[in-house]
Amino acid sequence: MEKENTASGVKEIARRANVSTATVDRVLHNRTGVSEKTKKRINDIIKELDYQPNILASRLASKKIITLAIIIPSVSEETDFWLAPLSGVRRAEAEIRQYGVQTLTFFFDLNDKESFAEQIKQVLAQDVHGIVIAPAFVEETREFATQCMKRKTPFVFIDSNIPDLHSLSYIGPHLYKSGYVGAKLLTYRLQPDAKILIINISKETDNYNYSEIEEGFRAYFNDHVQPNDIVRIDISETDYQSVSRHLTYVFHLNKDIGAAFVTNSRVHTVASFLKNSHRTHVSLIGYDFVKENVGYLETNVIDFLICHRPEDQGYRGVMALYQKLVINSSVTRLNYMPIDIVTKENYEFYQN
Amino acid sequence: MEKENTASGVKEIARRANVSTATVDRVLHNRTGVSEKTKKRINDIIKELDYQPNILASRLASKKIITLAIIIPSVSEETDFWLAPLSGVRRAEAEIRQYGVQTLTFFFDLNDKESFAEQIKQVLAQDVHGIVIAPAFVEETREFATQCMKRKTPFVFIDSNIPDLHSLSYIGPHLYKSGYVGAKLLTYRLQPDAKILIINISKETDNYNYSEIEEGFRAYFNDHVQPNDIVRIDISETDYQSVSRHLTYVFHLNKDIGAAFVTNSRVHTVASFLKNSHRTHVSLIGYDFVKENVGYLETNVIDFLICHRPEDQGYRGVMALYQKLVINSSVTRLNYMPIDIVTKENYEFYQN
DNA sequence: TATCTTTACGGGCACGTGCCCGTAACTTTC
DNA sequence: GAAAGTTACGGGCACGTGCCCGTAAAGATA
Repeated sequence: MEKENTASGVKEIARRANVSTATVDRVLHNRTGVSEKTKKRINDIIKELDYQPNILASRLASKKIITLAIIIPSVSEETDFWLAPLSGVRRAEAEIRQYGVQTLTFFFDLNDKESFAEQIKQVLAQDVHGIVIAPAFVEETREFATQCMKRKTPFVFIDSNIPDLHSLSYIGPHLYKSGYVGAKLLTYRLQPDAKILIINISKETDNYNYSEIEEGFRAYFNDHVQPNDIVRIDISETDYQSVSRHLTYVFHLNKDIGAAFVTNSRVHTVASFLKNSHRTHVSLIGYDFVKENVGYLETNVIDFLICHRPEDQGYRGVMALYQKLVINSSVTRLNYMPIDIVTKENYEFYQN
Repeated sequence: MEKENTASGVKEIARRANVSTATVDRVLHNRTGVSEKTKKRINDIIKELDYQPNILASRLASKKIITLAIIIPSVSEETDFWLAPLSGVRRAEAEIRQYGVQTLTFFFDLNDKESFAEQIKQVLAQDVHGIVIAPAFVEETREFATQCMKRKTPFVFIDSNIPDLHSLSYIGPHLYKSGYVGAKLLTYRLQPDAKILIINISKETDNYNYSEIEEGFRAYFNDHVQPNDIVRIDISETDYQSVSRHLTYVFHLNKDIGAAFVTNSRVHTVASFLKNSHRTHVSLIGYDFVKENVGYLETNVIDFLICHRPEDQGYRGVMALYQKLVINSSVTRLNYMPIDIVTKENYEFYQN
């Protein structure tokens, strides 16, 4: 019941190399002050023993605290989606606080590019050791990435990806595939002659994410030679009145819409419209396990919700930086979340 | 960037109580050798400071290693299902090995009660600190539980539950609800006049799990006044020949079976039968993300797989004991896993 | 009263690593 | 050739907790 003699440790390495533990330590942290000869000798022994530092002791002895910044949208009255990643971040922090890791959270307004840029500026001003960020705006993120490269600050993207910016990792959905799944789910209750409506409700019109989802969605129908017509609509005001007005018009023009696919969590607004206009026969699919959506799932207005484990994304985002900065182990570059299917029957056990 | 002065610690408590750290330590671990008076004084200060021991330092200083036993079915040639929980156990172990936690894994044969009892005996023989167990056989588990109560060894059930045995926690599916979800999924491709076949392939006939799933499955049809007839069959030999023979007979008796629901991971055997007998029009649903099943998902023979995150179950099972034994924090008694729906379209990102 | 036992507590080392400080030996500068 | 600077390394304390061992003081026994 006693710990085995972990004969490997700095002390053992030092003994074998005929140096002090301080010198071994210098090599381990590649600090200066060691001759090439001894350095090589020590490194060889380290490899031979497959030395793994004791993180407990390391973190206990170190006075440095590691600060991580999290840059995510604030929880608006429109959607409480970002509650979940935030809670994942908190969970991760609680787990690694013992190791001297601290997180600072910065919130921006999803409808305001400026606030995004502002929060980035704030984070970069107080040089943190690592950053988890939801890259909502492409150009600003690009600039952010180059700044991080300069400072060699690792950063992780969550929720959506912008490739080729050398993020330490991406943790989030494969949007194309996610749209593909949405299309499949839509077909379960679809009549061959019914039209399909794609609804994109967002103030940001040029959003890269939505187009990828839509592409995947359409790809399914191409792959399966489905005869159904597809209609699409962009709604750039997110309030109910505007959405209702636009939808009324679309449904007026297209009498035979049998299914609707909403590319984000605002599906509850559409659900509300369908309910109010007595069109609940229309199949409805959208995104994210947020309160309002679950309500309409419960009452059969929404057929399916697609989710990508937002809580887990927050958790993993932080843990990826922890892996890199504390454990110093490698991190998977691309980390696609499962595409979860949530229905009236299984939602009560869904762990958002 | 420096750690704040964590003024709370045994040392601070000792200072305030005018005793040595050793005495505080005695109180913390309620060992003997402290007068009631000082004990109370120290306990008051501990409460006042809301003292949280530093686990890093604690585990570093302690020479005791904590041993956890894992009792799960072996990976048979029939199914590699238990690979997933095992991998979760390994992941948890890697994470907490640093804290001086060790796991020992014990495998039993799912088709052999004796081997189950034997492994339990082995575990109890070498008093471990905590146990994760898949309670495959009810009576043996009941005996096991009383033994554990006597020794005050905490144990966690994974994959299936036996209530009222005072397990520290149950981590696994809500089988009734899971069957309910299965029924819902089955209806997507179901004609009103088609019969539904429930298939239970298992050597253990008296299995509590399957009956719960089936109950949930039937409940759905009761709740939704579906007109379809339900036929059921028990097959107690698990090889393909036997299954094929039984199914041939059932399909001969019931010409209009439109959908089949298999209550466990042996759905691939049924899939194989349906394919060989050119009955792929029959809707097929079953359990678990195992290799063979995914193959038939890919080729559209299986419509849906229902999964309960077996990897996570293994991970959480170990971590629950860790929480209890090392962190000394409370553990959720009932931990229902999500009922995941896996299809051809989303399986590639599923994290088993 | 002298000896033994019990109770109640303190001293201090250990765990494995981080890192400050000191110092020989060697090199450069004027 | 002495002073100053540089390089390469060792000593040793600190982190917060666990726990062994030692020991005064109080009580028990003869």
